[in-house]
Amino acid sequence: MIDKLDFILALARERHFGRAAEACGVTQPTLSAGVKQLEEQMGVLLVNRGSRFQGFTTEGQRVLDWARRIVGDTRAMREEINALRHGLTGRLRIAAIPTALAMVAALTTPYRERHPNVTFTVLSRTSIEILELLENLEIDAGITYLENEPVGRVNSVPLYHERYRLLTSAEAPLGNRDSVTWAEVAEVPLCLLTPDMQNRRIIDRLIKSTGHESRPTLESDSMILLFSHVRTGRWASVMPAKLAETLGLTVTLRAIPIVEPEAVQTIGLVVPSREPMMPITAALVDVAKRVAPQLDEMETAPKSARKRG
Amino acid sequence: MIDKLDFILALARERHFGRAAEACGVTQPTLSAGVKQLEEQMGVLLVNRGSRFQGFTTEGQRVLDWARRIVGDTRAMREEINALRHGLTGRLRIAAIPTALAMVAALTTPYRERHPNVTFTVLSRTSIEILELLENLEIDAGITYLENEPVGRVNSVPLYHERYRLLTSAEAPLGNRDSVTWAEVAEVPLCLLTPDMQNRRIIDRLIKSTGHESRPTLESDSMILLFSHVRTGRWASVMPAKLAETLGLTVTLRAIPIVEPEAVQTIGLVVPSREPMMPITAALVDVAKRVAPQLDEMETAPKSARKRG
DNA sequence: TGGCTTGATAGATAAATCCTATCGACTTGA
DNA sequence: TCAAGTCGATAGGATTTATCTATCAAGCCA
Repeated sequence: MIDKLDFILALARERHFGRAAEACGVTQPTLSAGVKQLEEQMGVLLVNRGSRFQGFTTEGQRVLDWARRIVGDTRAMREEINALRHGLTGRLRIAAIPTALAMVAALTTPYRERHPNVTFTVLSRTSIEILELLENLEIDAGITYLENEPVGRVNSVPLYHERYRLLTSAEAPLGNRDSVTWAEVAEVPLCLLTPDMQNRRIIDRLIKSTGHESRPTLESDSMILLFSHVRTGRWASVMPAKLAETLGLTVTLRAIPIVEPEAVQTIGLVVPSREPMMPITAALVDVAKRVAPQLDEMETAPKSARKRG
Repeated sequence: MIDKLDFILALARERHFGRAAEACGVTQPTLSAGVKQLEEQMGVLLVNRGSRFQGFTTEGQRVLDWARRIVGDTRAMREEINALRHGLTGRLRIAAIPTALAMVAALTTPYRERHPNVTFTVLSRTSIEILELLENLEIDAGITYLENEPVGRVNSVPLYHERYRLLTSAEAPLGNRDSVTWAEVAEVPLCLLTPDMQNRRIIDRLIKSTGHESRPTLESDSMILLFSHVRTGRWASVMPAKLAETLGLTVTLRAIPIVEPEAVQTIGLVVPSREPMMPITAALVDVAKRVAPQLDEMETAPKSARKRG
């Protein structure tokens, strides 16, 4: 029964009988039979098919919702019982937006200290994909924007605030400034993330709010690629302060605060809003709550250091 | 898998392999094998047995909690899909405390008007039993006291307020009064419910609060039996106003308000706090919210009638 | 039309479920 | 202390279920 519900979940994310079967570790006829059996038990057609997968019926959608919950709870139960015996084990699956990837280590490191038998999978995904993965139980937690985009049935823990910096060579135009405006940033040739990333959409919105238009010279879905270009001294980019610090600044490479407006986004941990949580997830929420104050302090530290010095 | 979890649920309420098996419609060896298989999957012993059932292990308790949820959700899913196709059908299982039995009709009647294909099972149970039945998914809803006794993981809808009356013959001592005190009631030979009923415990507490002691002449777990005794004119009882009205008063049989203190208990509908509810249960909550104002109005009606007259 | 993709179907085989019958440990009462 | 009864585990066998490989039919695209 629960296996069959798992079939439905796989079918929902693969939208293809063959691939869904593969994902479940069974052959396509087995999955077909499972779905059909579920349909017989329910007395309703769940999947619209006309020689290929054509989505779920109304009833199928409802069954899908229930299946997510039931399958999720079943996994959580197994997890919990296992944790009672052997402490936390297994694999914690996290997805984070690219601009937050650098601070995932701030969570995984203390987590691993407490629970050395847990292994990690960390994926780089867009904020929208993260929510989809959470829905489909393909990840245990996400790290993404807590504002600006609707979040579904998830609980969230704020982690830190993302503030924007112009990352550029000291020799380049604006390179000698203590702060620049978004209007000024708009005039510079930039390397930015692709528009499917929320970070890019936020930057575009900020630039547009000054009456300018965002026309980046180079787009990529990889922060590493953007940074390596900026490193050459010939390119500039806009990235969160925390990320710029992590990647490392040099004498010639500067991260200049961008003002007018001084935009702030809250980044946080999101987990499925299931009660109770899987122990492996609950432990991550614990860690997140513990390190969150330090994360935001790190950001203000340079200022206070300057005051003291 | 879900069948196995159902075995665990049955075992929890029957505390006996054989009876649990019977309740599940399988033989005892089948149930034993199912439990054992679950234990192998979990890698933990769930049930303590030493030639007989000796309760659950710590892990078993946790599995039990999860099983309640998972099995409940599975049923809710079936219910919901079925309701989408054929409207509400099936059997709505309700348990009520004896003093509230008379007003169950105020719920079932409008319910049946809206959903004619739903059939009912109504049980008379103590308030404690009602909560147990709810926990074990053996009933869909309960009608019981909302105060005084801890309620578990349930949602509740207040229905009406229970006020106490001395039910006695007009010729008997106190029979000619417009109101009596609990101290006076304590002196009269009473027919009361047995002490396992919360109604009785509340009455005992009220009597004790006046410094007297509760020593009923006759105890029973049946309101009908109590009432039939009072009907003879030789006995008296204490019962909720609403129940006395339903059972019917005559010229010689009076229901006299009891004061000092004028005790009020809230009676309400309790349903499992699961989100979303089973459609059959959700419909009952709807009805309850709709009729609740009328129920309490019925009670105050005599007063306002007197004022007008 | 011919090749390709996709899901359904057929038939064989492996696996599981579930039953009856029985055993052995414990409890109880004479 | 022993006989009878209770309770859950176990054994063995019949039946059902699950799953695989192979193949088919319908739709799609060129």
